[in-house]
Amino acid sequence: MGLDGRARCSATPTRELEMDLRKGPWTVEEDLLLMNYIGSHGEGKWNSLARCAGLRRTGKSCRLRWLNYLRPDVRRGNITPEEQLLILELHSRWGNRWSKIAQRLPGRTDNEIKNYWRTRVQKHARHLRCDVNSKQFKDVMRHLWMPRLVERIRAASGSSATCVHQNVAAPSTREWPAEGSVELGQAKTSPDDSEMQLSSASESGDCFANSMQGCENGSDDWFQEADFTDCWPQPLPSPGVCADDLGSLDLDECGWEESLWSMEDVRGE
DNA sequence: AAAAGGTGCAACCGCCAGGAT
DNA sequence: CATCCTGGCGGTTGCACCTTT
Repeated sequence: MGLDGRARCSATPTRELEMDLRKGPWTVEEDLLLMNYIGSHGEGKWNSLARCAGLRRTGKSCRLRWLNYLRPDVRRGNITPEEQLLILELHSRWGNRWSKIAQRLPGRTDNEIKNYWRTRVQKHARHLRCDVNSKQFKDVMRHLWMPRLVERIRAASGSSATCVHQNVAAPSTREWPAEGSVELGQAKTSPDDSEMQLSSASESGDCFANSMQGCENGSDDWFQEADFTDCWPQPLPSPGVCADDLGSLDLDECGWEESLWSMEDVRGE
């Protein structure tokens, strides 16, 4: 494939290299070249990096390959229930701000989260025959999917999920989960972020966000330290029992729960 | 066993913002 | 001030793999 290492490390791309840029899947040799070069020279200046490393790739392509795949701290494999919950929550607040969401999930890339959303979440929406941005689907997420995720996480962590139910005699005015700002792992606060956290947690009385904000240790144990026991507006609905706002969705017919879990974190774990 | 269809993910594309010249 | 370059982002596509028929 022509990676002969003779590519010159010049300030500007040669015509020869410009006309011979590779596309498509990366080879092992290319990966090694990129990793070795970044290992000794660091990342950044992607266009010149590509040339200096002897890669017949665009700087963009190198950057993407590094960030999404080769970076040592990139976390691969199934999205955990904790991460799913966080993605759902953050997306409800920020929409398709994938990179921003990814900042809250250490090791996960924006590309991965975006793919997760498109392949899993949108698929559930299709099964429910509604738009992923519709109120109906958002209600399903809040009243069914996310509580179930919490329940599963609780169960998996060894603490009884029933403790959640024991605290559900909450005022009916309480919404779950409101638009909280949550973080997983290292917090990367920007001015707008911190403002968002404070306002969302304190003004809206969002117990979810409050619970999350108590966890600042940057570890993946955030969930076990968070206290969600006061977060539930009502007993978790059973499949087929619609929460108030779920409208006309026929959840039984859709097999929503089967749909939710059939493709989730059970794969390959 | 083979074909068809579905799914998930890596990679590319176009656009935009910010800095350098 | 205008232009160019680079990096970053979200949307989209292509394809390998898996499942179903």
